[in-house]
Amino acid sequence: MSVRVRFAPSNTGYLHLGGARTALFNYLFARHHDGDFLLRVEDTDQERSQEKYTDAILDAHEWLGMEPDEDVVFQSDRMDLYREKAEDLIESGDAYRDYSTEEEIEEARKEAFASGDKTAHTRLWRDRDDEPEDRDSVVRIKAPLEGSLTVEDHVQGEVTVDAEELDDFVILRSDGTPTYNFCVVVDDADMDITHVIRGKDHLNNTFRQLYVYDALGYEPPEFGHLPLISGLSKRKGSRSVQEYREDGYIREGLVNYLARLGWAHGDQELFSRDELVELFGLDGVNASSGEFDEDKLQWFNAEWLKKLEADELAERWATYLHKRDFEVELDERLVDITEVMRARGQTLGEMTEESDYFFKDEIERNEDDVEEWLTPDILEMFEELIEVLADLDDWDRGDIDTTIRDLCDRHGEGLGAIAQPVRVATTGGTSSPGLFETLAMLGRPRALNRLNEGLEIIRSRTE
RNA sequence: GGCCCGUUGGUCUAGGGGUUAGGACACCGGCCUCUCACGCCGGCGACACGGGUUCGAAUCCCGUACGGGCUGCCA
Repeated sequence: MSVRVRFAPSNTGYLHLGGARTALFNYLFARHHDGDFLLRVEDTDQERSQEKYTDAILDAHEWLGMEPDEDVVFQSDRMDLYREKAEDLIESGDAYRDYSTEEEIEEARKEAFASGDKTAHTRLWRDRDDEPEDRDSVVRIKAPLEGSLTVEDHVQGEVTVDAEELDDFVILRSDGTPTYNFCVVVDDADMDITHVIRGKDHLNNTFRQLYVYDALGYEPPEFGHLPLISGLSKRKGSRSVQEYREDGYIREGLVNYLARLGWAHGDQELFSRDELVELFGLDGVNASSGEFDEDKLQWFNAEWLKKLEADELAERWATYLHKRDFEVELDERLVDITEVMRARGQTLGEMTEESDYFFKDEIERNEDDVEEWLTPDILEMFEELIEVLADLDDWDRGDIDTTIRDLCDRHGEGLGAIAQPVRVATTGGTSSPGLFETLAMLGRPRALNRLNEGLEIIRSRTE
């Protein structure tokens, strides 16, 4: 039987990094085994489910390149199926109606905890067959009373729980809607899921689900419970995939980071999508939880900025710049700028912030830098510089290079004498790519214009 | 409270009876240099603790501590 896995988020929030990693591991597992990756939206919580979250989850999958192989399944479309299955269980005696009131259960819970029987309060109606007409009822499943259940987890190893820990949990609420632990089983079985790969927070639920499989007569799938990511719930980590995209992370960086958080293949850090598909396996997944570290995410992203084809990266950066309201053309100049800026920022966002002077008509110059570098003593060199640059036949890097170096030679100075003043004049600050390429990429009109502005500043300080 | 799971530098991790405990991020120092980056070189820094088992334990077993999860008519 070929591998079929699914990622099953609830649409009660955006897709955050933890969910994205679970989805990724499922996706990689499917691709590695040449199987299917499915997406199921768990939208049975009518209070909190929202369509905008569904859209965002789908959008995130598309952006990350993890599109499902079949139509997305919505649990809300399948209510009849769950009810039908629940009826079957009542019929077969594996489930029963419970007419207890909340108060009765609460009281029994206290007694149960006190007496050491931890689940007795869930079995109040297990052996009764009266059917009071004036009370609502839920449907509970009959949990095994003795023995134990064991799951052979592909990540966590063998885990066993005694029957006394197992409760007769609710499978149908009093309003007739099914609960999570029931839907999951019905859906996974109905969708022919072979491997359930999900967060470790569901490890204990697995035992409950095991007896649902049994009652329904289904063969349980294989399980792999991924360690949780800590440090995510704070301000930073609960951010959505989209927010990282807006910061300028690229999918290769995010995917690589996520893959390495909880999974390893020896000492290797950088993995392409194809390598991940080829090498990924549950045996490489760590059992212990990890912590989100934005510094490392940035490093991965920076590595991938440097690895992508310049044309490809320029195209993505152009899209990003447009979203940030920069008017840029996707032309050779942008490719050139991309080529030099890709090593100067760890995200598209940083690349943008470090290079905005290439895209703006007007720049603001840092006052301290002006004070320090646009000084009267370089007036003469500066004037001459503008003259010789203006006389250039071709505005290209090589010619700008020789022209400026000649000028420095003639004045018996090193490049250092003029580099920073020119930078401040043309970019507004003291850090930029190489001087000559910066001038070249700025374009003659902008460069000369800003140099003249710089000259004015110097002149105003000579008086 | 009960049950389940986890614990290698600040962080991600390799290693699973005998290793100078390896790599990566971050950090620090140096080199490169027209600035800032990139790159390169070097450095700091870890087997949670206590008992066993063994000639020998980071590695196997037990306990403790700490962290996390579950214990809902949330998912």
